[in-house]
Amino acid sequence: MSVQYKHQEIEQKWRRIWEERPVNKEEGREKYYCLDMFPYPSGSGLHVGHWRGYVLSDVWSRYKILQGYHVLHPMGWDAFGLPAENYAIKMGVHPAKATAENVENFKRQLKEISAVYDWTKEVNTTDPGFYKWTQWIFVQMFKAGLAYEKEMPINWCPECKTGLANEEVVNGECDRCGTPVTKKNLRQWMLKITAYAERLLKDLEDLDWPDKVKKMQSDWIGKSHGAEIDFQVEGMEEKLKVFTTRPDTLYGATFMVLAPEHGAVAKITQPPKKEEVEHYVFHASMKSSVDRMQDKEKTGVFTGSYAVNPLNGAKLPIWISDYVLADYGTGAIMCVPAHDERDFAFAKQFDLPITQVIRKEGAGEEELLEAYTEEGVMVNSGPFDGMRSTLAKEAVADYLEEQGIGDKTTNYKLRDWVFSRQRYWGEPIPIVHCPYCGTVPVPEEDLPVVLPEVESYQPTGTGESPLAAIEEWVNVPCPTCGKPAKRETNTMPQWAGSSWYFLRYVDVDNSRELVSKEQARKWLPVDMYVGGIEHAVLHLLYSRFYTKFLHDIGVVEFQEPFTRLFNQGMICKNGAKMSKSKGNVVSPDNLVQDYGCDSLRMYELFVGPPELDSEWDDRGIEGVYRFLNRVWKLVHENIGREVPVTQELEKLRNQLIYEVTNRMNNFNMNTTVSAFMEFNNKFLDLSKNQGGVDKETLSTLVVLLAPFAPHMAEELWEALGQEGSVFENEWPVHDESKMKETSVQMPVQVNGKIKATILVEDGEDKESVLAKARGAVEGKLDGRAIQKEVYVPGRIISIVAK
RNA sequence: GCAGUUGUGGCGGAAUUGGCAUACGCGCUAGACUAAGGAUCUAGUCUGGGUUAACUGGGUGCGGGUUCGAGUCCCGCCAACUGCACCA
Repeated sequence: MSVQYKHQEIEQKWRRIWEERPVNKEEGREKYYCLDMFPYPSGSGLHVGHWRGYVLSDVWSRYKILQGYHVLHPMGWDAFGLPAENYAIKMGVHPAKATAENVENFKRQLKEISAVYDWTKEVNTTDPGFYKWTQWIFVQMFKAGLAYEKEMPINWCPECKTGLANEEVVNGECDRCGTPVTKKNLRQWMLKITAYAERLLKDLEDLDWPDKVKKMQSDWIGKSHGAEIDFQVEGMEEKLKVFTTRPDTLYGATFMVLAPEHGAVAKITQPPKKEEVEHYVFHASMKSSVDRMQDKEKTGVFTGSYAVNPLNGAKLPIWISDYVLADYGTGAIMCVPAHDERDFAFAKQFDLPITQVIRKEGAGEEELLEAYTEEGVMVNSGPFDGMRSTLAKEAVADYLEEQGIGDKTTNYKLRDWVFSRQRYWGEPIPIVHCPYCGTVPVPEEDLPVVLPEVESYQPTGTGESPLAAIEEWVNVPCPTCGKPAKRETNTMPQWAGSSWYFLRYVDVDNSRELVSKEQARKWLPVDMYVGGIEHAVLHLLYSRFYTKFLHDIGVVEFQEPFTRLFNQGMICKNGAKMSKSKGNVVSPDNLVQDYGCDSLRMYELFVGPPELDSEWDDRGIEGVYRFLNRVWKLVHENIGREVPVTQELEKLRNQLIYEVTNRMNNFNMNTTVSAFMEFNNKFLDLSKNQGGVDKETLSTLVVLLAPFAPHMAEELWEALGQEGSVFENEWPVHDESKMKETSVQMPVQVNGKIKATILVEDGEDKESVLAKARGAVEGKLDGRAIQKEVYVPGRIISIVAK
């Protein structure tokens, strides 16, 4: 009993042994693919916040191994991206070199976690052998018509000097650096993710993902039903098409508004209004999206033209305003101020008429002080008067279709993906521009297009990437006709590699295919994906899009990449997310040294519910460290002791199995740790005050503990005289019949207050229990008569007395 | 503004989904062991009254309700966090 728990020695010992004899064995078992969101290997290294997700997924992986699965638990590097490039600009070090150093450092730190990562399957997005396939996918998309070039005003970050996808703009600011985003007219490569909008939306239903993430994605895709309606411009050939979700309000339209960028603006503007309109359009184009959002007051200008309401012939003045978005719907709207808040504000601002066409049932006519957006009864709507507005929505749309003035349609908020970046450290887009053949994809056998050496990594800011300056790289013969042509010099966004990396893990060395059918069938899709919520729309939406595309061209056989998703909460310190910039990071290094990897692993789980943010407190780790010491003590003081297996021990052992398994299956890792502590306290009590704890119970405890504290579990397994690795066991199964308590203390309530506790034997009948209960509270009834008795077996007896 | 999440001791957090509120741990208090303790062990620790007791009241952000019984369900608020933000 004098053997000390020396965590450093033990952990080194088992790490060495595992390297020679991995605990994860195939043996024809069923597969389980448990994946971490792979990190960007930054220079600053890991803190205890990073540990959390990695510990969660590792505990889960080891749990699955013990449950009999062959587990794939890989790790890799999302290594393209701005920090390495910015570092290169500052220090003149090639990003590849800095990245390699960071990867090495990260890997060393990651090994401290002692996860069951299979390092033979490591991937790195910046490795040409990897990005060959990132480029290959792009070529396939180009061939399928899903990658296309377009000159358009896109989100531009003046700080990063690059274009951004819609998803990368948060509150009008660059997701990466926080600089307000401006618009810039640029030739862009776009990916037609909108072609997958409906499938991306619909397939969310069957995913075992947090509702929050599903909702964020479906809101981002933003499907809405409505109708497109044609409005004739008075005195012109021109017709204006609008999209509305509220065809039921058509009779209430009193004006129209076009986005400043709408194609028909110049044509329909009347000569006297020309200067004013041009002025407005010019200023609207200068506004950044932040300014545009901050404008509370509506602005706008009248074009001088009128449109005709197709249902009642009313003359509707046509205005221009930047509250109408050019790239949603048709860029033009019919305005019903009575029933739309924004139109109402605009009508008040410019003193335009307001016609109510829906009224609350039973209400009379009265002036509207704000837009009435609820449902109600139709008025002032010709043949539709008296109809419920909810029905009129459909009825009016049907009528428009019959008359040939409109069509029922669907719109999505999702926009195509701006895929070009004007930076150096990314995958070159594998395209050649030929003056004769046009846009030609690089032939597959010539992939990868390797990122060339460059003198300056500095972004040019002109919309050209630094690659454009390398003449000998840019100038190539056209792959089709052989005449002089030029390479595309834009690179891909960081999301390109991460959109499909999880497929590559299963077949990392394959030089002929992205992934072989055989390996894909064996391992994919991912069964459990663990990572932060920050990728709810970006990475997770892009990955789903890529997977669906790869499914469509026959590379994989499934449509969704991640069957189950778990978002771990953040680790906070002093109320803020742990980050280097806030200066509140806690390094795992000292903690591992002082308390050991096992203690830190368990504390990462114990700190709080895994899906919620938790506040870090260094002192808390003492608790799990003491616990592990007590487990150590418990096992050692019972080794060699002849302990008879009592009913009590059997009961506790089975209860422990049940509690741990149940909590694990619900992903309640924090309370699983509590359960271990509780039972260990009970075992210690038995060990000290009664005969001890038997070997089977101790062995069971050790097996259950193995996913959490693997080093200690192995060491104790060995100390107990057991054969092989603790991970060669099967996860224990509880025996319900042995878990039962022979008797339980049950509370007795009188009028809702606990007045006594009685001891009830297992299987005791209701009458006997109630008689006991009556006896126990007899003196506390104060002469009141019992009106009602409620008996909930195993829980409570409730007596009502008056 | 809209949507979602959260609100329980000094602190992190439990509560089998309607059944003994505060498990487990941190911290704190007292004691034991000790030359010493930032180690370990023992006892205590929501709060008011009560003799340090028995006992007895209150108590899960606030106000109502349903129920024998509510941290949990319903209605109405408040606060914090997250996401979206003129998507017609």
